[in-house]
Amino acid sequence: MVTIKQVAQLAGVSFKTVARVVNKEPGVKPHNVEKVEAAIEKLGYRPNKAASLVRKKQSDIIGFISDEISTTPASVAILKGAQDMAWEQGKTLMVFNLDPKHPNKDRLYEECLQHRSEGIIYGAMYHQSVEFSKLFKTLPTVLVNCVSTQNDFTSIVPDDELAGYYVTKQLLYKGYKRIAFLNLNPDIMAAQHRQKGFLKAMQEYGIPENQWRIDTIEQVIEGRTVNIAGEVAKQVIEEFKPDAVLCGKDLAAIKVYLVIERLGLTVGQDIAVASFDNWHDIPEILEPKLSTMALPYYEMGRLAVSQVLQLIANKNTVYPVTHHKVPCLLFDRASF
Amino acid sequence: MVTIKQVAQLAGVSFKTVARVVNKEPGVKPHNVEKVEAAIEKLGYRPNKAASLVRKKQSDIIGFISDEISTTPASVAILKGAQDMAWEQGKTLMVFNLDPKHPNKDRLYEECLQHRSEGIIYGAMYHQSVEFSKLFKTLPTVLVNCVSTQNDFTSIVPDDELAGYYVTKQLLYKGYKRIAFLNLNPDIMAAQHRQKGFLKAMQEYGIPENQWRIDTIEQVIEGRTVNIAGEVAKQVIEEFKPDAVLCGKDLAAIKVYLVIERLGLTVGQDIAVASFDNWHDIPEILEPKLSTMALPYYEMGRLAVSQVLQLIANKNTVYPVTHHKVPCLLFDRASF
DNA sequence: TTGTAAGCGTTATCAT
DNA sequence: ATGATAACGCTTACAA
Repeated sequence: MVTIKQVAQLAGVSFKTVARVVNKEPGVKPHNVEKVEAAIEKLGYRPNKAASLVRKKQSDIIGFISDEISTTPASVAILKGAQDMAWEQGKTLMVFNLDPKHPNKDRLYEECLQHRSEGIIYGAMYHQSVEFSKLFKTLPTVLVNCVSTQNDFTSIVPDDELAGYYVTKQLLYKGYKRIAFLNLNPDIMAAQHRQKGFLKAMQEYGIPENQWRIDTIEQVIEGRTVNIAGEVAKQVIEEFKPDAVLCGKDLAAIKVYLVIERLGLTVGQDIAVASFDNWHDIPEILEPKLSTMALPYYEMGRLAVSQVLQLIANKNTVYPVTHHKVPCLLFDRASF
Repeated sequence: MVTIKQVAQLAGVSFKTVARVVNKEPGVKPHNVEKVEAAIEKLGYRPNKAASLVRKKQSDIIGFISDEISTTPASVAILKGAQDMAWEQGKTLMVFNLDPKHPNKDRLYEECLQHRSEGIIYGAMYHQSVEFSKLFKTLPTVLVNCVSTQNDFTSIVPDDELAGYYVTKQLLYKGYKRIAFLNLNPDIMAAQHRQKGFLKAMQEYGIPENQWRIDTIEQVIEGRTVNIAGEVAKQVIEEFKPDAVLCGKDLAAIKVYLVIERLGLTVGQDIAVASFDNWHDIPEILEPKLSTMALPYYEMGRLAVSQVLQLIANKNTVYPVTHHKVPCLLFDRASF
């Protein structure tokens, strides 16, 4: 690899002058700038970031540790958001995936430390509560899509309660009166919060208990989550005869559509359907197009980076831990 | 940050002894190993990868430049495969996303060069032909899910022709006689290759031309790809009355299912459906479960890393460029 | 078995 | 405006 000294030699100046040109420091004669730039071009010189990092203390690297996040299409957007923001701020994101077989957060954290990462973002696959070792206190650290069991890290999560509340209110506002909520696995936080929002809206509208019902579309059998949306939807629709179904995720909404079709009913006319995710092309592909609460993953990714940069900037001052709930947006299409 | 010298001082040995312990070089007295390890533990020392890189020439970093790949759920698996393989080989993947608004491959390549990346993987969103500047010749470079217009880079793509051939043969073998192929946008390579395979199978089975038909489910209007799978499927099924529909992607298969339902027919009984992708949960969620040709993204990611490592190892010897077509697997479920 | 000295490609400091 | 020299934290080579 070409070094600054070789450039200096070819340009016939000292290597410090080359450094000045490379780092755009002022005070180099235009004539020399030209010579240096020509030499750089000719030799194909690139500054060595590692060498630079050894001397100045800025690595401009942010570590991103993901609990399977990057294989979960729904939340790939977190990564993308983080990467975009990092790039805009002149930082490089170093992404590490947790091995699902041997999930060892600390090992990846060590990796980040060795690269002199300035801060860490930990992203989870779904809104949950995670336990962290004291190692995670080493660097400014922000959690996305999860909170720590001790609540002792800055965290960024979707505002699931508000989302549940909002979409339910919209349904009620539009005149639906018998709503079935086909919720996710009740063990996960998202499900709990959405349910809270759902109930709040019900209460606010004074809907009696026999006019709504909540079921779960996921069953955990031996640690594996099994989707039973189809069966549940069929049973609920036949027995309870709702005029609207609120579905825990778009993927399950596909099943609900299919079930409704099969019962000879029409989505949007006979039964309204609403959902959570706004996952990629799915809402647009369904007919009628699915109205769904978008999870703000991309924005959460961006916010994570801006938060971690803030923590880095205020490293020495003790800062109260903040928790951010990012609002979800309703994509109002044609299913209710 | 703690340095090797501080550790040495606390342990009461020379910094070289600490280096030996850190790098697991043999020939240090057990007693001293203990002392050093205690000091490392106490001070929380981590070796500085940047400093090490400055001296030895190995960065152990592989650059991964992605053309929107990491936002495309279907091919997130490429990244995951690459990352897994890289990790297994003791390498770190540095991932960069192309900005869709200002896609500048060269700038990201520069970034990789500055980090002294040892090789580059360029991943595309879908199987296509891409043009590269001479800059890409700087480092050992492997293309995934695309080929270069000049065919001058090692490339890894799915064997779309074989996939099209194989799934068609399976359909024919199972006795279907009137097959409608609802293909992707004919401009993309995947569509062209699959069509070739489709036709080959047809010919092999001696199916007359009026017993099959090919339509496209994507229209490019002003540069934007519009999905018209629903309309096309409806028309084709009503007019052509196929006994099997081969669909360009799982997402479109959802629409095909819906259309078939609506016509009062049953997937798997009245009309078989086959597809390409095996995208995440979709095939499992449909009823009957969708039989689909899985695109081998994960494997392609792994292969990309192993290929680039091979190129790096044989850097000095001139090597003929190789093109890898990775076979696709049929996930045989219940839709045909 | 352990330590010393030089060197990697930068940046920082200070002198010219 | 330019350059010499030291320093960063590590690895390499060699000496003790």
